[in-house]
Amino acid sequence: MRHRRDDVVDRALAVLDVHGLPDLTMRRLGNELGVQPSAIYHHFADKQTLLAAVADTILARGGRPLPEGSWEERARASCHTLRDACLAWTDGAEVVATVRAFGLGARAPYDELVGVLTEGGLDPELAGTASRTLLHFVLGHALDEQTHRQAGSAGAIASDPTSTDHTSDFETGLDLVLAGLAVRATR
Amino acid sequence: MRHRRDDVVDRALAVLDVHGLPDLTMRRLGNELGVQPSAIYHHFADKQTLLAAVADTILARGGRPLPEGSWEERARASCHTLRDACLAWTDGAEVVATVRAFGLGARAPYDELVGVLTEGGLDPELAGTASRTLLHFVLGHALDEQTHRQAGSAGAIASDPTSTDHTSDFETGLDLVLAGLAVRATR
DNA sequence: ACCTGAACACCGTTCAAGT
DNA sequence: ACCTGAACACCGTTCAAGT
Repeated sequence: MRHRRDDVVDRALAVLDVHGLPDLTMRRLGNELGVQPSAIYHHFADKQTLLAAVADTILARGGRPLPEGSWEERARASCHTLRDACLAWTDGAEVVATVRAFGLGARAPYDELVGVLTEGGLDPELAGTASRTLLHFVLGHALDEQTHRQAGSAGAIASDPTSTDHTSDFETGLDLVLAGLAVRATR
Repeated sequence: MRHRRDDVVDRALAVLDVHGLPDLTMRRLGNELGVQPSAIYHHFADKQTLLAAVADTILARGGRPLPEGSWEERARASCHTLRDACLAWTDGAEVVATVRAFGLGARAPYDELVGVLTEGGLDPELAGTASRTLLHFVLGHALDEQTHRQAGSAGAIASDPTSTDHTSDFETGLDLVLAGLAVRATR
């Protein structure tokens, strides 16, 4: 079987979603493709580069057009889109956060936020700082949520009833940051 | 040579600081201790547990007493202490973030922040959400900063002059979140 | 209590060679 | 252009046995 770069990414996403990031190894992926692990290196320089492509695909597939409205509404929508994209895949937040930590790819959400905020009339430097702050919040929150979920499914406790509602908690935290930004923006 | 649990953590910190997290392997650590890798499993159940102890030590060593003052000043100091503790060690932010993602340990900064905010008269639920939001920001920012640093030292570019001043960027972002929290707190 | 020695079941990556 | 086969240099972890 011969494959293209996109076939490899598609299969990597399938392995990720079904078995999680720890099982997404080059050997396993080769197996699923019916190919030697070394064959993957024809399409990607290394595993980091492959993971960057996986993260970018997660973000692209989960992309939604920005709504009309104020920069606050648009920034809020952008953050929701990012969160939903991460949560739509097993270990999705970890993949995106890891790729960002590598310094490769996963830059689309940042660029979108900076665009929204500068178009909203914010000072470019503040827009950058605010975008990174929002990003840290969204990814950190999604990472926490996915960790908490898998801890629940691995442990004996089935769906902890005392757990916070993650979605409303996300909303509250997002409001916090956006409220602070509104104070700085209108100054 | 016979060792105690603390000896192992101390040596792990030394390996981390000199060679970084990727080189902090059980086999390498055993070597540095003059012991078989399997001997470490007498002191720690697995590598995750060891890393949790490393993270807790990083946080404990970097600990500073909270200043007197308003909850805003105290929360700001708490965040600065956390950031400094992470940045004081090679890959320190990554270790703390990883341990938090495991769901083990590294809980002291969260507990301290919740304490500061509830003592400041904030609603406990809001205090929890706000503490997590601050934590996501601080750790995400420190992670970015360490990534950026090592990318600079690995690449050919020596100390990129166009790079933002990380400390003032941190200050701006922290102000953003705290300003939002002040709005919600006095409501 | 702390450690050895050996094994088990894996990793990512390289590279000459094939079609 | 895409892949094989084999190797290299590693991992974390277990476990019977030693002192």
